[in-house]
Amino acid sequence: MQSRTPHARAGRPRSAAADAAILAATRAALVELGWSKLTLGDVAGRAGVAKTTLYRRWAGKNELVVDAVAELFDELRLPDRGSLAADIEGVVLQFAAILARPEARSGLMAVVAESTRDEALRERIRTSIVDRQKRLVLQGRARAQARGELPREDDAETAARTADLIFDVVAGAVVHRTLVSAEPADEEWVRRFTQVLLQGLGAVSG
Amino acid sequence: MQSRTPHARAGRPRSAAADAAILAATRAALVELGWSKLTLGDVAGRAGVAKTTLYRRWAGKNELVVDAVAELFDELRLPDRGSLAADIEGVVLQFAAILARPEARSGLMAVVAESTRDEALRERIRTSIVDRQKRLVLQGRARAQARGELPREDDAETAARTADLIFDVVAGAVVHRTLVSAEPADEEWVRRFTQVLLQGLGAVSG
Amino acid sequence: MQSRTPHARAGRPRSAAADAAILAATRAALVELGWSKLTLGDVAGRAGVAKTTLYRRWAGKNELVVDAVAELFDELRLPDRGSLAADIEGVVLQFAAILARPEARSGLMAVVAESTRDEALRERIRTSIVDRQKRLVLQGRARAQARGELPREDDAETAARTADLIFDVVAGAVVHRTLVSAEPADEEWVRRFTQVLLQGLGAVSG
Amino acid sequence: MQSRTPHARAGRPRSAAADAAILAATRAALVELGWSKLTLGDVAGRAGVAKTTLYRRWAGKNELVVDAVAELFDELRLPDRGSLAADIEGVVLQFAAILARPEARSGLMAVVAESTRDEALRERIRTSIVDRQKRLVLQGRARAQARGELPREDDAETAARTADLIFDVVAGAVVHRTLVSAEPADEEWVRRFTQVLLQGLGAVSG
DNA sequence: GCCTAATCGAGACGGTACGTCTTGTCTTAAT
DNA sequence: ATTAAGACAAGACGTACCGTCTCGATTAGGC
Repeated sequence: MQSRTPHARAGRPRSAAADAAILAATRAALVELGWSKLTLGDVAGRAGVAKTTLYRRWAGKNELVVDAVAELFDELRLPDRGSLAADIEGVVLQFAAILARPEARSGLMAVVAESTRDEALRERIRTSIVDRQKRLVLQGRARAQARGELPREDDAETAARTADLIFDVVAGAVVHRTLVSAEPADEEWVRRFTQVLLQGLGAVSG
Repeated sequence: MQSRTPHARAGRPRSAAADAAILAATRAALVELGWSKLTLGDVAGRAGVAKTTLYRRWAGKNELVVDAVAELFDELRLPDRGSLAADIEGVVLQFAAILARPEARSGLMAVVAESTRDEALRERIRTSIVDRQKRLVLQGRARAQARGELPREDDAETAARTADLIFDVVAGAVVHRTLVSAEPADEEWVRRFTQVLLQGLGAVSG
Repeated sequence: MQSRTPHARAGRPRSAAADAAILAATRAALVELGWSKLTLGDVAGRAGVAKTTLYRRWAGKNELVVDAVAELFDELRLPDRGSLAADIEGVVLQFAAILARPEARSGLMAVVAESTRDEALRERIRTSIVDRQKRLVLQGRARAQARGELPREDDAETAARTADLIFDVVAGAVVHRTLVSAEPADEEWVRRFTQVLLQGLGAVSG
Repeated sequence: MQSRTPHARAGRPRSAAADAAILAATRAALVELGWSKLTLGDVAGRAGVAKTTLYRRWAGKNELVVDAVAELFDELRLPDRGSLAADIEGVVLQFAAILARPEARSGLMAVVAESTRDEALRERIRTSIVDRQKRLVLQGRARAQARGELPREDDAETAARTADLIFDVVAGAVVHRTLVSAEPADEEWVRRFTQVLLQGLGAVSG
């Protein structure tokens, strides 16, 4: 029996360290320069890497920034604070904290803007960021159901659509507050947002 | 007595037609090329205008696109459909329809991304787009209060903060659904979103 | 009666100073770096000019160097030293002196090498360098005929072919001596070469 | 018994076939691409050899091309046509035929151009090409002397200098005619050139 | 009916980044 | 030790756009 791996690709293997250095350099450049003044030549320089090495791995600025930003969101965790409201407030505050960081602020919206004309980029954002963080909604719901705060669904498809809706409402509200309205999503705001989310509009207007 | 123009500057006056032509050309270029491939030279060419003329009126690409996109949202109207839920559904569908147009999709998020590092641009977006459309929330609440669907507020400041919150939730959810999740905000989705907004999360999960 | 020139091309006119600065910078770069390490970016930098300005006027490195080198040969003059042999020696020594300069040495042969695969470049070399210096052969012959050292031709076409032949022999020998054999074309060599040219091979072998 | 390799170096021996394949590939690339667009990566690919192998044997493009071109001139032979004039015409026509081949045209002048700034390369050209072909001049003179067409020299040093001069005149004239003037060195031209060389300028002008 | 002055179109200008290409070195596994 | 394969750092390529500038040619109002 021959070697298991087809034939272990010939030639010098790609440096694993380079990938990490490039993504870190990308975030550093986003902090210092912002999206529009970030250049791939500059990123390569910061990472101590040639431009070719960078282009061998990523198709362009968009793809690179998606990957660099996606890592930021992986640190989100759903805390167990004893109630659905408290859990939501906890995770929303974490999300707001990430969106307060300059490397996330300009990078995230810029790639979303580009993705409106680039199907592959849209898919990459969905895979690397959106779908990956939907786990928080699912975990939160499951925990609330275990506590008896929310009923269990009968229909799996409806359940999935509802999770998507909740994700759009939560993520959209925080992003809009932070980047468009350009106001901080502080504890007070998060408390009021969570109240609307759980009890509806009437609850805060009264 | 109002201000009179200081002394009606001498020399050839600026062409009024040029402004409209430039904004229209900008939207056309956004449709064809998207934000990142749109160049001011190209816009000038489409508008039949010299680059100098364009730079005399706008500081750069960002400012130009903000003005070009802002006009799109001025056509939003709050319909009177007899109930708060129906009114919300109506205006959200209009908003979703605008966000389905390519000149709005890439232009809007791009200038928001740029605004994270440019205070003046952020202010321009707030003035030209955000604050201008908050009227819809205020109108909707007033009408709902007149109908007795919502209570009247005692505290003006709390009322203002609530209006901001509602605006962030509504606009944020639609933008996220449309541009990030990249799914259509169709009637079914709008109906379910409105239900959550008015009655809270429990209403759709049951 | 309207203006004579069709309409005096619109727009900012090209800077005349830039042309001279670029050609001078090209020669300076040839001296310092030689042909193969000369870069257009470097030339632009030396000339205090943007790369675009350079590319607007010349198609590439080849064309630029042809023009820069061609100017060097325009300083050649046929001296009147009283005899054909002395006149030839005089002009050949001038030619050798130019070929001793580093900006001519590497530039000239390099563009000739490139011209073997580029018809337009070949034509440019012929026009700017070769044909322009053939005047020296014609002047020299005319003067020798006036002195009675050479007979007058009957046939104009034969006369032209002979001038071409002489030019190839003289220029070729000096270039080969200087660049290929890489020995100096000093007074001694020039004297012996002129002897062969005028009297034939037997004259020096004896 | 000839020299034996000192101690038959350990490890895998160098492939002898590779050298020939590389030189042939170099000439093929010169024909197709010319000097300036010839790359070592391309040559390696054509020869079915890794770039490493190529760099282990030659220092760079210049050295490789010198060797590839040098082989072309080794096929030159001095024909015995019965008279000095006929012998010269014969060998000059052979030389012209080689210079008509594209691999020689661009390769030869390019390495000469490079050699103006590279002493080692100049020496390599002298050794591999120039000195090697001077044998033709020496043979031709010896044969002419045997025939009584040329006198025998008394001074060996003068004889050597004259041989160099003749070589520069012959090679220089043919190269200049072929590459700079870009006209064919055909039989008619060679006949007239030989006449000048043997009898001097007066012979053709009359 | 001039005069004056800001506007207009055109396009050249100095810069800067692009994404690709080549160079010469290096790191693998295989021979 | 040499090989094929291919990744690597470095840096030039020729193009595109930016925002500014310099032109000559309009085009109004004020005189």
